[in-house]
Amino acid sequence: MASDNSENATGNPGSGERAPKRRRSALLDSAIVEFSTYGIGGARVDRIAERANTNKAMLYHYFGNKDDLYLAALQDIYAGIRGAENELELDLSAPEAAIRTLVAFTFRYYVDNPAFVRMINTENLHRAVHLRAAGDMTTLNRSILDRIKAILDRGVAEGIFREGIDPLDLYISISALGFTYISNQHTLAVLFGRDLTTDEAIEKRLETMTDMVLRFVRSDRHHAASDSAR
Amino acid sequence: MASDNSENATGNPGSGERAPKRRRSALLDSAIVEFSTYGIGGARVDRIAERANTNKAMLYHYFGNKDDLYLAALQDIYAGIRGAENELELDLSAPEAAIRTLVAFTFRYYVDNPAFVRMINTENLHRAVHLRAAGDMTTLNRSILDRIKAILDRGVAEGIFREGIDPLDLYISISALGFTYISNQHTLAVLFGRDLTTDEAIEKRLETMTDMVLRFVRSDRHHAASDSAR
Amino acid sequence: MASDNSENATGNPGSGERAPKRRRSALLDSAIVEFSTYGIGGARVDRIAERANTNKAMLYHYFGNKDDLYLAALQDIYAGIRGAENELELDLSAPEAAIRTLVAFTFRYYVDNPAFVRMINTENLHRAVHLRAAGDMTTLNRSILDRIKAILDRGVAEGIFREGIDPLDLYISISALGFTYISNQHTLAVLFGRDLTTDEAIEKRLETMTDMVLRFVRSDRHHAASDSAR
Amino acid sequence: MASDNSENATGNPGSGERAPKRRRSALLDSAIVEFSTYGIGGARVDRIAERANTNKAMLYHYFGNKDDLYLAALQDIYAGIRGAENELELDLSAPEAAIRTLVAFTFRYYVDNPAFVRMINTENLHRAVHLRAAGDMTTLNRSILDRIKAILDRGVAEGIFREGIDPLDLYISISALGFTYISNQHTLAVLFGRDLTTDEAIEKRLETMTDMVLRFVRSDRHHAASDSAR
DNA sequence: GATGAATGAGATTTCATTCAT
DNA sequence: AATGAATGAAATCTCATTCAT
Repeated sequence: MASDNSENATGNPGSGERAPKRRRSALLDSAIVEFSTYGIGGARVDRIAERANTNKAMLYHYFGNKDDLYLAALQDIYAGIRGAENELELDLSAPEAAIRTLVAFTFRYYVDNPAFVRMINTENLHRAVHLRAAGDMTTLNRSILDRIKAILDRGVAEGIFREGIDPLDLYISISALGFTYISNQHTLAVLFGRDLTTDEAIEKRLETMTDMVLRFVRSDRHHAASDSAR
Repeated sequence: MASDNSENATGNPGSGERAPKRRRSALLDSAIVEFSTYGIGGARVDRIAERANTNKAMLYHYFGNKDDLYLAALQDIYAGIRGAENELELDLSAPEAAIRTLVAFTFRYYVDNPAFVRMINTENLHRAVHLRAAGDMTTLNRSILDRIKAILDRGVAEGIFREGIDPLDLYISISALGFTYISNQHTLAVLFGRDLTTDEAIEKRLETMTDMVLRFVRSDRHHAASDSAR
Repeated sequence: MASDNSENATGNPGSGERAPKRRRSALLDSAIVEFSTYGIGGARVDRIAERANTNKAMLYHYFGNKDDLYLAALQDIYAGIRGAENELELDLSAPEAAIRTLVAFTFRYYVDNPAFVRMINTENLHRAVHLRAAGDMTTLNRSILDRIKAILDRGVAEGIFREGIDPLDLYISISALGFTYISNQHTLAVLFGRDLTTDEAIEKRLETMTDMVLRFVRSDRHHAASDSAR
Repeated sequence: MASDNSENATGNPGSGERAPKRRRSALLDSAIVEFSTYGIGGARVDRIAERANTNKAMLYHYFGNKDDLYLAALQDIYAGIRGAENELELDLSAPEAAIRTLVAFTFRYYVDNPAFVRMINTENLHRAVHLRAAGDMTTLNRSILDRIKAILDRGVAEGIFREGIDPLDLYISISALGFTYISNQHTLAVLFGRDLTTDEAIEKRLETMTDMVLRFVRSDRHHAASDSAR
């Protein structure tokens, strides 16, 4: 990541700075804010430069053009979650706890990184043409599937999980339960008149998600185990 | 809906037609395709007019400006799912079957109406400002929550469903499991190298979703019931 | 041609005109002036629009982009000389007179149409990439070679011209003797301190050219014929 | 000349060199290639520096600005032909042979130095403003006219050349017959579908030029002399 | 109603030149 | 001397909207 994905992170001490890496990184941060706020078509190169306390020519100097800058921003976003996932510790000796940890991590990442959610949506609106063109992405995401598989296998071996669950399918379910909640929060709020982003609502949602995923993976014999104990 | 949400629907016989409703409707269809493909900032008024076999002056005549046209397209999209939901029959006397029907309907609607999914995402990228400004949306969506509540109540009364499940929370879960699957299909395909939209993959996904939702709502005593029987 | 190649021709009655062909034609005339004055890289789209009493957007509306406008200007320039050549009458029954007419026509065309000369030079600086890309040019220029061949054949039949002269080679010589004189007039004037474009100098040059070409084509027996009788 | 006009000459051993004259000369060579390829408006300062394996600051250090660099390049180009002409030996005791030598030298210089031809054209497109501003050019080119005059005078004295031929007019003719052939080779090739730059075509053209010039200068009595004997 | 031209504001991109190190 | 970053002015091009017919 440039340095940090949060919506308005720049962290540079002043506007007269000179360190080239700083400049590039400030532009990238600014681009993430801009693209995730307005989409590709709606993003303004002027605003990106201004927010990074530099000028358009610098932006073109470092990134070539608007589209390439968008791609760089997208890759930075993905580098962010990849890095966070890699730091995530999942204790295989306790499969249920590992699932809980994974669900919580995933949801909280979406909650804490709305720019991530918006960039993914933006890229999907564009049918992932940029991501596809960037190549080399498939390998990066093997690791999370491998780890889910390991958890499932261990759970099955211990007799507490069902057999036959596809790791990717499960990953999509875990992701989906939190992603749409964050991604669609605005239309849902209008349509149903409820704010979904209060701390209380977020915690409630995490409970539901965890409950749902665990009930899904558990073997029928072990179904009675309590879920609300957290 | 204008007439139909499918990606390239127009269905008008020729360019020399006279029915004004046809023109309006063709413009609306075209706008839905355009906005759902490029977002608001990326949408082009020229393309919308051209795809509707008319000219920009007509578009401005009927809809005032680009933003109002977007709003009309968004409302049309919501009218579409509202109409479909109203026609959906849920048999209260069989709560599990009703849940199955609801899950299947919801998912298939997303599968069959990608423009719907894209418009929702676009509107959320804009923080639902247009939808909020349009007002009067809350009432429209009470009905689906009421019906879910009725199903849950009946299931609890019959002893087959758990108590304490929030209808909106459940609705969001049902929606989410399918919405993200469709919405994020392009990035997921690139990241994991698997096409999620084959008929087989879609049916598999529906099974997972149904299984997950039913396991979530069932009371623990009734948990052993088979889910794969469809 | 748009209407006329002369350096500042527009000929439109006022700036508030509406006829679309006029606009296009005014833009083309303006483009010819601009490109022949500044070259492709030095030409300014703003100036072209302003000189045509319109705005840049119209220019892009009609011609797509700067390069395509340049190509249109180039084709217009070639259409101009092609049209003039087609109207040129060469009396085959008097081969020497026909050569005289051809030489005079060619030189006077360069003298009267400096924009033509400059455009040809500009296109050659670009290695004729635009002309080559435009295609279909070869056929257009067969006619002048055919006519030169007819003149030469007749002169040979009459015993007054030599055999074995290549029509294209002769055409290039006729063209060259006048083209460089006009094309390089500015550097020649600086280097040798003589203005080559006075009426007197032009007439003198035409005499030299005619003399040189006729002495080249005449059979040796008929060499004594006077050339200065005009 | 800086060192050599050939299109891609640099000849410096590496980027870490120290000789300042080398740097200046490499920049000048690069500038000639650039200006003769793209014209003044189309030339890019970045490309000039890059091709000279240095950076823009050096360019500005040595030459001040783009326009001054262009002037330096132009002067270098003229210095090149001036030097070559000075080394050219014309045997006055054989006027016909001297003319042959002059014609051949002139043509071959154009053939071997396309950058020269292109720079002359570029400067003429700019109406020779730079050359005029550079001053002091007239004197430099007296010598070639003086030598032509000497040849003509000797030929007249020997009775083999006509009287009354203007040396500058003759020089322009000699130059023109070869200059346009090289200068306009690209458009001519497109328009007439023939490659004019094969070795064979070049030799043929030189024959034509020599023939034409000699027939022009010869007195009528001596006209029967063979020209093709080379 | 219907059409294509017209427009001005603003978008992206380029480039000669200068600066800090 | 040498380098890469930095900049502002200006270039090309786009687009929502309006106008004339």
